[in-house]
Amino acid sequence: MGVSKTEQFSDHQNETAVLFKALSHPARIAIIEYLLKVDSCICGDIVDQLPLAQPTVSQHLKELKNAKIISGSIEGTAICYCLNQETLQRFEMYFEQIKSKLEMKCC
Amino acid sequence: MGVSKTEQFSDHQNETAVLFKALSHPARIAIIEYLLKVDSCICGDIVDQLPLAQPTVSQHLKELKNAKIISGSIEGTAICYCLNQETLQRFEMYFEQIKSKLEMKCC
DNA sequence: AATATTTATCGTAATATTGCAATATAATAA
DNA sequence: TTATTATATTGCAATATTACGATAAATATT
Repeated sequence: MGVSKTEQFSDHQNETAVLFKALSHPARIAIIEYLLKVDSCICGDIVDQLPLAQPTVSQHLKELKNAKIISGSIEGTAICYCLNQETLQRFEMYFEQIKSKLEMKCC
Repeated sequence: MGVSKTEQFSDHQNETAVLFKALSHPARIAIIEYLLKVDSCICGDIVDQLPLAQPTVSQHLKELKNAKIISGSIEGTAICYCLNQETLQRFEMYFEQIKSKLEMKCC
């Protein structure tokens, strides 16, 4: 974040920004959409689905895990990744709240 | 975005990531929440509301404008900023869609 | 135990973001 | 015209992100 001034903002504002940052890369959007597309959680083949090297994908998965957008559980040799419904619902609620506030405005 | 590989992802994935990136900084969240808090659009006093210098705020406003999250119209010496309802609705729809897809899943 | 398979971590180069001082631009007021 | 006021742009230093080769760690298979 450069010479960041996060301490000048509220916890809520920082947490919100961190959540959105987790979604601010096309590879992470692609991971989410792949998890949505397949019928269940995915064990193993995420790396094959992305045009990036394995360490890079691992890094993106870590960021999504840190943001609690996905969760991974060990499944034998592989790791099984799932979308975290609760976190995704928080996003939806955030925009619902914005919408209801916006409806009372001039423009 | 580092040595980015955006061209490897779909237009949709890149556009989605760009939209979220616009929300990935606490200052920009603060700007949005300030515009929500006040009853109407805001002419002028955004800089005073943030713990950042005027050029920095101007830069953040520019990013929000580029993402079409806010729009600014000239109002005498000042510029009047408004939230863009349409773009915010796109965010909400994105998560609604995710939610409906998630409801059919195992975890 | 040795090997294979899968995912994570480290180190580092390339690039992007952040923040601000200095300055420019634009509109109004005197 | 000359201030004055408000916002934008430029240039640059500090820091963050991205990507990946090399390597480690963990587990399963032989």
